[in-house]
Amino acid sequence: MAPNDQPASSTNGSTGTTSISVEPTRSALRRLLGAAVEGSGIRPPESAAVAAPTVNIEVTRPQHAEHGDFATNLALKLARPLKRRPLEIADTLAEALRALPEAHEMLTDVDVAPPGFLNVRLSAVYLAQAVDAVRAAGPTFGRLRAEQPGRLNVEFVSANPTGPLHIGNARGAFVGDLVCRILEGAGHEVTREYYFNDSGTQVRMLGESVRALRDGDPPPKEGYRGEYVRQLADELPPELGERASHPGEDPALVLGEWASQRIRGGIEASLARLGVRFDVWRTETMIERDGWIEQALERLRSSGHLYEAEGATWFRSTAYGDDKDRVIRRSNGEYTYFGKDIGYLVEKFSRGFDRLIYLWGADHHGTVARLRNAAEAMGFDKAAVEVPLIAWVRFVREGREISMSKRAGEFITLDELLSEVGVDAARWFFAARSHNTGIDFDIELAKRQSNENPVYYVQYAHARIASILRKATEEGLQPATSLRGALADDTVGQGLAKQLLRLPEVIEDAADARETQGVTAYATELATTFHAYYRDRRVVDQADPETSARRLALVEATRITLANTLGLVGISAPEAM
RNA sequence: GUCCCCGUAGCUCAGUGGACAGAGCAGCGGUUUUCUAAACCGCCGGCCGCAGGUUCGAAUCCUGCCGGGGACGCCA
Repeated sequence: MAPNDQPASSTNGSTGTTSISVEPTRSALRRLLGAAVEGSGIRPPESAAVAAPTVNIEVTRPQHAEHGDFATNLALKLARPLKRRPLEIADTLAEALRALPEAHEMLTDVDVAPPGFLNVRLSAVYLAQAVDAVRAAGPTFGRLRAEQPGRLNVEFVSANPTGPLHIGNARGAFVGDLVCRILEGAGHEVTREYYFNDSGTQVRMLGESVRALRDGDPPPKEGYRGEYVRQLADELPPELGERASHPGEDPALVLGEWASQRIRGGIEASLARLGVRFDVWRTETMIERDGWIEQALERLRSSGHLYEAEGATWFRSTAYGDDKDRVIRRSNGEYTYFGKDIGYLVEKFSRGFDRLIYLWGADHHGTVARLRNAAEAMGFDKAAVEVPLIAWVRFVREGREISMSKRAGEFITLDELLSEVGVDAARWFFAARSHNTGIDFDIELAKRQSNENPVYYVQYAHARIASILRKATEEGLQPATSLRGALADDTVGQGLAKQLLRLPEVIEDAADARETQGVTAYATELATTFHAYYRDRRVVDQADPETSARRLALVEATRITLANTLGLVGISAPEAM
């Protein structure tokens, strides 16, 4: 699964794991439409507005079956620049499209519909070939070769090591993992990164809290409480306690560093339990120790965005529309959080990423513009710094909001949530919702509804297919090696085949939007389509082994597609339920 | 006060420039001697917060208002 470090060779020699044998249908149509525009001669030679029609061609799946399998609004878009009636353009395009041999094979219908849509329908021959290709691709079906593959750095969770992960961190962890999976599926090379804020007042406060508990002192006013602090105090090795009380040592810091190391181990274990993996762990201390903040300061200084005042070092953020300038190094010599952020940003870019994605909580939105502006001031491409914000989750139990405070020790840990709700259901819950809208998570409701949860609906479809395939083997039936023309008279089978072919499109759209809910919506629709197929077509049928073999092939392709879709959101695809 | 996000079916949420607005759950009614009924079929349910505007076309873009949440430190 490791991303391929080799640059793609110019020939078709893909190296092993990632290969696609078929061009995604929508991409093929875009290409054909581009050719049709060329072939029709409707494009005015001097018009810059439509100079690159291949870029602007939108191909969509219409909502209504009578509008075909795919539609394009190309004629409507061209009407204005060409100063011609949309229907006229659509007619010309349709004719040019029909004239292309490849389109002739792929499409049965090319229709024009008012006010100027072009609707096309896929041929049974094309669909049968495509299903064969799905089976040939197996686990790699759906994976794309990105148009512009990037080396992407995705930083997420990054919760402070001052307490275990709690349910407030759940959304960021899942969404981050999901976005990474989808970006990988779209052909990008993704580095998953966690940033530990392991220095400063919070860690010291943690150490002080542990020390107080150990010594039976009252905990500091702003200190951390909770069971885990008690546990840390109990587990404190005596020799460490001695070292902490040595003259010249800062006991709060010594104990705090030890405690945060312990907590960090727990965080990593929790994440592993979620199925969330990280490639790189960075800490604030590393960024500061290795001089990255100085490099950031130097970059700002040389571009004239830095100045000293009142004993502090400032970033002239007002040059970018901020309402006031921001401190990078405080008058006491310590760096601000912002200072560390920009040092870290320089460090990340130094590793050769061409895009940095930060998944931050919505409460950080005030600092987004500042970070991106600083990137620009330091000579980086501001557009390469993306910060999708993860909105709040209100956790509710039987209608009452659960209030949480790490310091007060009142929270539900992530591990507790998972033992109540289950990792697949929790993943689905977050995957199915837009990350930038606030949501309610009613734990009781989630438990109670778990049997009706759509995730089980989709998993059930997969298990059902697995059962069918087992049954077929028992009865000595094998999937056909190729579907060939087998779908010609089978509209139900065609419908299922069309559904399978959506996966690459779904991945492409999800990756572009850095969103995941399209994937779960697709998974549900695919499962629904399969269940309908199951109702209408008998698959295992010894009376007609030939038909049975073809249907088994289609169903096997469906199983592959379902499994790949679930894998994209990190959810298991069970063989039996 | 300034800025950001959100407002879609009873509930939880998709859809963010296309052709009659969707799903799950909840509610009502039906389907099994046949490959998994964790399934399938039907019904009920919406001035897409409100008002203007842009567009051939707006839930989607712009402006204003109303309602909810959040952010505005030499905190992290």
